[in-house]
Amino acid sequence: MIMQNALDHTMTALADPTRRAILQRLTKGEARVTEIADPFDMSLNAVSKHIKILERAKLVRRRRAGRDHFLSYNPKPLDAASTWIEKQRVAWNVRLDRLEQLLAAEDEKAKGRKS
Amino acid sequence: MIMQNALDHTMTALADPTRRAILQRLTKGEARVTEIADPFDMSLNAVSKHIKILERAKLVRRRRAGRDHFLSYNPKPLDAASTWIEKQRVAWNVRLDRLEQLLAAEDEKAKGRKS
DNA sequence: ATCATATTCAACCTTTTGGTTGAATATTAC
DNA sequence: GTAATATTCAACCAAAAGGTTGAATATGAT
Repeated sequence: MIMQNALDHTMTALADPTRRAILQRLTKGEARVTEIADPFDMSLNAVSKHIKILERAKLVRRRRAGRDHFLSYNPKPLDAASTWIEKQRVAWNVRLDRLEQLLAAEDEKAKGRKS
Repeated sequence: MIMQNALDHTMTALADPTRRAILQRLTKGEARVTEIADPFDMSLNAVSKHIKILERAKLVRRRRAGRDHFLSYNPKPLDAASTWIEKQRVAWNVRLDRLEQLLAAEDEKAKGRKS
């Protein structure tokens, strides 16, 4: 079975510029599918598909009101994405620190040999 | 012409768990292609392709030393990814703040009517 | 009831992704 | 030199992404 985890879905959703633009639009509040599709130079159907990918990632929620579907933004999944990236940064900095320590230690040894 | 921007490449690279694992490995320091491929249950060629996608995103750099290719981690492109996410958060909070203000103003009006 | 609007579903197409295997290339070891 | 090692390149394949068009569905307006 092919298992897709939440982070995969989130990152995949964020990888496309149209979807990022849709998200950005939704930070300003709810909007219907047609409203969201309007600024884009592609079919309504194409946008509808992008929305589905955003929903799969749970970045977007849908509230039906008659024939209108109101989409809203859910920032929650961004936490995991942000956390992952920050962890990378920390891991990298830990490594740089260790390298610095090592170099400092080498310097000390060199000094010892000199005196 | 299909234009892919840096953020697209970064997010696409991060969307796959194998590639995220490779990056994580590289925070601990340089490694050869074979070393990187070793823990994964897939062909060396498959890993080689993943590395190419990481290189396209400039998250990984390559240093050739004879027949060995040493890969190293470049955290720089993560900045843009992180910044994008943070901007979303800010935009969202701005909106929440405005909603709160609005509700507070409504309360004031209600009070006014009462007294 | 009819017509228009909002949206999805289905079928199709092309490109990209993620994987495979087998051959080519370059370097190192003997 | 010959053999082993490290890596890519090329061809192939299946599945997913990103788009299209046309039909179906559901709701709202007249």
